[in-house]
Amino acid sequence: MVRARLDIQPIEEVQSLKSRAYDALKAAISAMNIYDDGAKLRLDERALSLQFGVSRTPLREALAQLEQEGLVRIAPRRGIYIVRKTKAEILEMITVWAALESMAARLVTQVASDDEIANLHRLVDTFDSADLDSHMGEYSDANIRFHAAIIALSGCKLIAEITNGLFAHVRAIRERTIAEQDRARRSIVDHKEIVEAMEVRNGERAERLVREHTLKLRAHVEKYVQLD
Amino acid sequence: MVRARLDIQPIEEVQSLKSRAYDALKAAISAMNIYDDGAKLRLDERALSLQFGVSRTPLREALAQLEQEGLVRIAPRRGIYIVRKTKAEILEMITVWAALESMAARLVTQVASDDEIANLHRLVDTFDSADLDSHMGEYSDANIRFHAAIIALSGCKLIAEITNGLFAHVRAIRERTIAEQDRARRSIVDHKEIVEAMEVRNGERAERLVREHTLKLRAHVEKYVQLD
DNA sequence: TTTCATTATATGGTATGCCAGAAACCACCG
DNA sequence: CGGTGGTTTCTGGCATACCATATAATGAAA
Repeated sequence: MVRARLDIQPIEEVQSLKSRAYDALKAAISAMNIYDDGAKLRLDERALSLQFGVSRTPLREALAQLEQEGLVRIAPRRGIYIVRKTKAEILEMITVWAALESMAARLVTQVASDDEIANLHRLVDTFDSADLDSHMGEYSDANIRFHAAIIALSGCKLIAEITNGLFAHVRAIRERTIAEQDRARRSIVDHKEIVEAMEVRNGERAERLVREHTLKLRAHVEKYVQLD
Repeated sequence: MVRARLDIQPIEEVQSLKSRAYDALKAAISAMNIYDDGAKLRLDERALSLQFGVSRTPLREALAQLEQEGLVRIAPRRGIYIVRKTKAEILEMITVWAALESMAARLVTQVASDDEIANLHRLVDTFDSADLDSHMGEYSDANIRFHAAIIALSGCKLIAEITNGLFAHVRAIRERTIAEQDRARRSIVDHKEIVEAMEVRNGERAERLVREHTLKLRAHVEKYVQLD
């Protein structure tokens, strides 16, 4: 028998050109290596407008949002430039990250279920005894996932939102620094301790460990990464 | 003798209409009590355009930025509305505030001079033995200045920027809660301890005290403030 | 050849008009 | 009297044209 019911589909919600342009631009900027010497940092409204096939108006609104987010700088009648963060600014971002993720860790011990923390444990164990040498790329991903998971489990959407905004900037740096094996190995030890503190619901300790872990990254970047 | 030196004035930097509209709107929204029942939450592009005497274009760009900042919500073809934060969102903001200001407190113990910390001490002493009953308004201001000073002394501009963004939302709540005398009195005790920890450069303790101080506010709001 | 004033061009800022969708309104029909 | 379909109005989205200024190009004078 044929079903006479209408199979209602949600109407395809077409986003505004503004938000689509915003997403596209942000993705494009995040994808390129901003700190490469040959990077083209200049954007042109009219050229972009042609490439996207939209007028300048929605494009400008997208660019204005990116400017507020700190990804581009708009110089009146001079041009629009992708922002290269200074080393000092990167360090500040890592500091803020440390503050927020450590708070997230504390929240995890208060609101996450045992199962969720167990999942976190699995993320760490994946690379416990694996040979890092040949899987560095994967570890870099797993590392990012681990930190993202803590923030997600905290349940605090605002922390997620802010760190997500910082991520676009810090990403390039993280990739540079994680590749050093010794840091990766010590990083795994830290992660293990963090999860263990969470498992026994020791909020103070989890918070402190996450903070110290990220401040280590900060110190490392301060010492060894050259940007300006 | 007449000084022959040119008295160079900074060129009158006329901001773009967009940024002026942004400032004006933000100030207007912050000034009004969003959570009052009779509050008019609807904005109209064309009406605002007439009031400001500018066209809709720069106004729309300003509104788009305010939307990203979370102060307004733009519903396509339905209207622009000032956002009323839910209680859960306010609590998240206070949580983030606790994370950031506590980190700022730690930084203060590392980078601030003795003189600067002494100034902080003066901010607290102003209301040490004063009768709070008759100066509650002043105390509320001093309270805000104290927290702002910690963030400023940390030297971390990013923390200042983010907390400043949150301030517009939290302001209304703070004013509601600080007026209760018992909280104010205990608040002063907390502030005293915080400054003392800074004076002996005990970063861990200063950080913890600031965090606990702000989390007290969070717990208070969670228990006693009704929004939705 | 160099320098400096002038002009042309490029580029973001702004104003304006039209479009499409949503809500409000209204007339018509049962 | 109530509901239904059409029409009007309101409102934000978008495209386009023009403006003002910064920069580049040009050329004339030294």
